[in-house]
Amino acid sequence: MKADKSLLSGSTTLLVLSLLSGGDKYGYQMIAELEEKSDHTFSMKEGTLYPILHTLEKSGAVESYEKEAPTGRTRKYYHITKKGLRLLGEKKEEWASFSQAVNAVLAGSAPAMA
Amino acid sequence: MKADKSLLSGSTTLLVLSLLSGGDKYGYQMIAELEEKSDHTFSMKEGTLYPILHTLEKSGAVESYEKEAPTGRTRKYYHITKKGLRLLGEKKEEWASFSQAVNAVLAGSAPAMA
DNA sequence: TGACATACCTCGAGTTCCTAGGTATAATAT
DNA sequence: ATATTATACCTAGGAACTCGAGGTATGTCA
Repeated sequence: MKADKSLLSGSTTLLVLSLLSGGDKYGYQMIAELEEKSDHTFSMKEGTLYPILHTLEKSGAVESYEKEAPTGRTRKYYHITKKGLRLLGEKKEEWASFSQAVNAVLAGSAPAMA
Repeated sequence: MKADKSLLSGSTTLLVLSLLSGGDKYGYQMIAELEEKSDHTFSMKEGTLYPILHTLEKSGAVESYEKEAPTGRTRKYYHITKKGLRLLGEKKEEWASFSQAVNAVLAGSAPAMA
């Protein structure tokens, strides 16, 4: 992560679920899309993503299936479930109130720098 | 932390420095102000705050001094240094790009819920 | 045939936060 | 007077999370 990696903490699940709400995707693809959509601010590592996907699957938030790519390779696609969509909704609200709270604290501090 | 505690990661230093940029403060006071300014979204724990203050002091971002309160108790006040202000500036930029990136990913996903 | 990109996975180390405990003093209640 | 609560500081150990580094396997391209 370029922007202090520790900021990422806690938002990874939100980001993954958000990506999957836009359609089924496989792991490697999610990493690339995150990097692209965030304009290279995020670069989630495989060692981070795969365990998250496995946890989400165990909890029923996503489901996986294998599918052969045009190239002939087998990819593991993930699909977000209704439960996952509910979870996404909650995480979005958490993020909204969290970022709002941070901005509120920042607003009360020294004048914003250029 | 009410909003998924793990979201806090990485933003604690930013929040503390931001508070101190508004004037010298002591630990207990910072916890109360954070809770108030964030409208009870944050409730930073002592076990989190004090080690952070010690680390910031070791790195020269803040300085501390003891001062007797009107009540007669001794309080340990922290003052942000020039180095600390620089650090605050960096952290603010990190936060700005991070939150922007998250919102960019969210924007590309399912329609925002109410 | 060898090198590289794709695609998946796991383990262990490092970081960060919190719980739970401790110490001490001032204010308040009994 | 004494007990309880609030203030105010601190630390150690555990839990959670991310990442680096490594492993496996297949497809592409020189």
